[in-house]
Amino acid sequence: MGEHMQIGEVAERTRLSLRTIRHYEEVGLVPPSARSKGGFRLYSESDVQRLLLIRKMKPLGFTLEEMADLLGLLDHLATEDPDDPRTVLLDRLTMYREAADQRITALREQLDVAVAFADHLQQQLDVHTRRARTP
Amino acid sequence: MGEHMQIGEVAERTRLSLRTIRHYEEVGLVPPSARSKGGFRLYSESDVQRLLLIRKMKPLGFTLEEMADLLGLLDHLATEDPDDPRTVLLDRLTMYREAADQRITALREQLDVAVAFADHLQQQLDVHTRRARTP
DNA sequence: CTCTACCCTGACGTGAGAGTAGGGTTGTCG
DNA sequence: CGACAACCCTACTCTCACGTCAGGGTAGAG
Repeated sequence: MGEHMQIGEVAERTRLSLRTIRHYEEVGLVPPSARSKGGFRLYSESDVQRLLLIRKMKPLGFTLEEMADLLGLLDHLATEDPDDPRTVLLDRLTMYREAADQRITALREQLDVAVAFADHLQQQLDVHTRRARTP
Repeated sequence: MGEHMQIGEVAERTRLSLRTIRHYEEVGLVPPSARSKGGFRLYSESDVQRLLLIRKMKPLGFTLEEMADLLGLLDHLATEDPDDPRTVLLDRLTMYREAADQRITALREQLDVAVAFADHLQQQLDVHTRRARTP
């Protein structure tokens, strides 16, 4: 529980850059759960988990603000038991899921286009290297 | 051959924004092949093709500068017949192809991660909607 | 000539960081 | 205790690929 590590170790473990981690604090996405007397950022294990979760979200193309919102949503759902505002939360969560689906479709298209283009490049290479080797 | 269209039509046909097309000129990626007396950009059919090709490259994550370079390379290969500097060109082309492959691998990973995350969201939704409906 | 639809430049804003400068902190060793 | 390396801090400017005004000019039909 007193397992606080400083930014360098967090960077290693999450493979995020120091700058990125600091940036996430700047925008309120992942504030370090403590600071040393001297001002060093100190992160807990769950901070690291949060950062790793964010890394997983990144391909979905959400903004940092949206990720903060979504993380808050998930925390809220996990924590709170009274079922009053739950439907609202679930509606919002549903929106994120739909956005994610759309993004996945877009990613698939991008991948196809990318593969097609790479093939095109390879064809150019084939054509021109053959010409050079078998005149 | 006198088939010059202005920026709006180009935007429609390529589905790029006016701003983007202008930006591509700003950085020297696709300068319009002519201007009207009054200063309107006039694009030819092959300009449009170039823009469409650029759109295909976009998922590969090259910078505009790299795309300009690559396009130049392809033009050069298609046009020039003397085979002196060709090996150099082909080497560079090979580098781009390798970069493309790497990027494709990255895209596939991103896609997997994205799908996994979307599933995670869906699970959250399932869990919490079930609780709400079947107490 | 006027009207509308379209276009222009120029300048500033944005998101998500990268990079740099200049300086402070921690913890270990002698 | 002092010295030292390794690590960290803030604050700032820079990047890329555009978006977003603001203010004004152009093309061509009627």
